[in-house]
Amino acid sequence: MAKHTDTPAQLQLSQQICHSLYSATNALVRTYRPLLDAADLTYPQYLVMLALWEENDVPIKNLVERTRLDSGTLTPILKRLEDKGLIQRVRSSQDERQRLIEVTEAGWVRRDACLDIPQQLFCKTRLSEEEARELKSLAERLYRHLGALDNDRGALAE
Amino acid sequence: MAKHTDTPAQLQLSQQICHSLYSATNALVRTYRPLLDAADLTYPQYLVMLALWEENDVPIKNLVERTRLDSGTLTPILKRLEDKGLIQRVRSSQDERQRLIEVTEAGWVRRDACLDIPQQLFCKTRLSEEEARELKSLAERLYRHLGALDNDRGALAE
DNA sequence: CGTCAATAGCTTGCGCGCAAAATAAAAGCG
DNA sequence: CGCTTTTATTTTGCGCGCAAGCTATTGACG
Repeated sequence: MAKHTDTPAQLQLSQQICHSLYSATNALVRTYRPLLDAADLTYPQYLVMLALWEENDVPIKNLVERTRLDSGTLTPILKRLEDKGLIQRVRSSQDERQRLIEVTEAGWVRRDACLDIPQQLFCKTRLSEEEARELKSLAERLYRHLGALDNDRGALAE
Repeated sequence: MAKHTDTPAQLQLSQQICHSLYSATNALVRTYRPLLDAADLTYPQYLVMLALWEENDVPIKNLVERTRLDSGTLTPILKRLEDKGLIQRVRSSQDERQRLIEVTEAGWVRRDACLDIPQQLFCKTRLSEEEARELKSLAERLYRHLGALDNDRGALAE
């Protein structure tokens, strides 16, 4: 099957911002892997632990907001973290629907094993502080514009 | 379990570049979904088709390079695309190990259904041309620095 | 040529990411 | 106070993403 016509400019792979972002993010997670192996965490599990080390004893809904992972993704992650003994999921007595997630003693200890990871990763990116700031800022803007998880119709405000 | 000490600065979720990138990329793929539904493609399938619409009749190794997906990921994607009748996987006669991927007639027709997708998506990002260029450029740099798929030890060549 | 190592691709196993449907408890309401 | 509606979480199903291991050729070398 021969090429029918030249590729329209807008369909060129090299023009796709999303392809750059997609492959860079995948590469970033691959780069985290060997660093996180020492702490026996996957990248999403690490994200959840980061959130919990900052604020503990919160319902899952709170973690959905802060980690930006949806609840269907979080539930199995939290189960695995519980299996590893790093957290506990306790039913709230005020609201029986909620499950409060608390970090166990082992979970706090695990934090120490992660202290150097951010710096190590940053070195591997070989970005300047300036570039990193700019990249983070643009990614944040993009995330806000596209809307969070359950955003059925993009907020038209503004 | 109470918080033991304040969160060390480097472990704050809000400081993680990767979290911004990770959630922005996920949001981007979510945003593609309704647009791609019309073409009956997932985002990775779309990436593969973009590559093939540009250059056809290539071995899988070529697609690994251009799509930046690894062969273990590509094999099942290519099977699904073949099931949909968009491509064919033919064994090369020169080298029996290789499989050449060619776009079928239906595959070329499907391209027309995708012509407007890049523009539609770009609108949803609400980024300026300038911001988009900058974001893509930084993501490309990051990807290059982190190294491609089988990069066991980061190329030390400066 | 036979052997051994490199190469192309496939398979397996596991952990997401997420839409959609299910479950269960709380809230609102007539 | 029963009843419908929301809200919090879990389950199900499917498609990646990728490390690791496997298979079948090809290429290299003595």
